[in-house]
Amino acid sequence: MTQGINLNNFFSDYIKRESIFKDKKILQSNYDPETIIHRDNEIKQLADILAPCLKNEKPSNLFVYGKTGTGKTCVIKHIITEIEKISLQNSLNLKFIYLNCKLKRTADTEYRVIAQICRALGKEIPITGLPTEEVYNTFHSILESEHRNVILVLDEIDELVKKIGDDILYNLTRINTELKNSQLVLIGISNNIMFVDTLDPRVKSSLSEEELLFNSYNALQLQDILKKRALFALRDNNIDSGVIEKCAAYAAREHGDARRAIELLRVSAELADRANSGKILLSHLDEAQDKIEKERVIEITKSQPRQHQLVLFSILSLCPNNEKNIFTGEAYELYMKLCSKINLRPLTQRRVSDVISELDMLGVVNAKVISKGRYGRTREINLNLSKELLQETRKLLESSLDIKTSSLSNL
DNA sequence: CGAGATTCATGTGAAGTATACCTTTAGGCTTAA
DNA sequence: AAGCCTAAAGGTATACTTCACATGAATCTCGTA
Repeated sequence: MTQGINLNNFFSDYIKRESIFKDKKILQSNYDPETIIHRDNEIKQLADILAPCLKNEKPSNLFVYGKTGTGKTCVIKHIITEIEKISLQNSLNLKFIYLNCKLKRTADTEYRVIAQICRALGKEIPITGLPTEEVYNTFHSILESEHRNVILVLDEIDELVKKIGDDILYNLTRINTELKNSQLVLIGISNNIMFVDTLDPRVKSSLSEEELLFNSYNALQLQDILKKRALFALRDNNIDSGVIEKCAAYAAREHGDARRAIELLRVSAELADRANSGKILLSHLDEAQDKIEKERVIEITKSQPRQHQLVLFSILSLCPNNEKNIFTGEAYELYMKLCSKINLRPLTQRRVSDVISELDMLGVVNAKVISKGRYGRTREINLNLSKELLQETRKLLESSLDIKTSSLSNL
């Protein structure tokens, strides 16, 4: 037992060591800052629009759009909490419900969205089996019996409508006209600016009684945001010069995504902390870039169902060095072989085609439909992952699917 | 040589099926009066 | 007779399959200069 580290020493050192963080949660993505900068206009407008609910009047439905990380969700959640505080003080029966419609198997169908709403109101709804109509009725009766005013925030609403159509929005707006004792206010959030125009005119007019656009942050604004957060989250003087600036620049390049900028800073800090460097250096920032991307892909990969994992594994195996494009047919062929190897009932090519486009939407692969002229039409699939990450993901899938690499060579 | 027809590989929409889950209902059993 | 349990019947949402048709540019075909 002469080898190995001395855990006792390690832990006592660890405790003695001063962390870079003062209050880490301020840099975490679910943190709701007390004051939001560079969004005064939006906050003011939103407050104006929503304020009537404090007098028991119905605020207008609202449609909010802007790119990811422009503070839409953040501002809305912020205002929500403020209003909730006041409504509590004045014992108004006001309830906010926030749903992200992009969440797979949670809020991505009409049934699931309404079911989630009911659950948020304290009523358990089974995952399947009930008629959707029935769930609407439950929702309706909860509202009527409790005299509640509900403000429903549907985030990434464009994804939902793209998938299942705008009936759900029509139904939701219609519910309001049938309510006697309660009100339902809809707030739709979308990353896609053109989204409203694709809606049925009836839905459009009632959903976007008010509209609010969030512009992207520029690099300077991002810097302000980062500095402010860093001030509360980190100990003094432990950020190397230029780090904040570069961090903001990276994020500004990605259409001014503040969430990304903050995440970048947090992960950099974590890395610096772990390396016991005492200061966040530019090198940590670069490292953090990779780490974030890596974790994103790994996280998505892990959470996929088996079938999706195997499809992804096939794709990864076909271009191990990330140098060539592959086509649906090739991927499917390998997928079929792998299915029989690991004893999994294969899906049809029709389905796999959809699976591939789902993987594309998740951003793990790029799949573009192209025509190869005489040689047909197909999806051109490629990966924009680093070699290293690609290998890592492949290994992960290999063990999770229990595929023996040795058995692959003779395919 | 060039316009229009053909071709290929698979995208894509619609309708059907399997599965897992739900409520309702009817029958059978128990129990208390 | 009332109450309770159970199992069958009848219904739904979702993931997937089956079927059939749509796509669109490279290639082929054939009339024409």
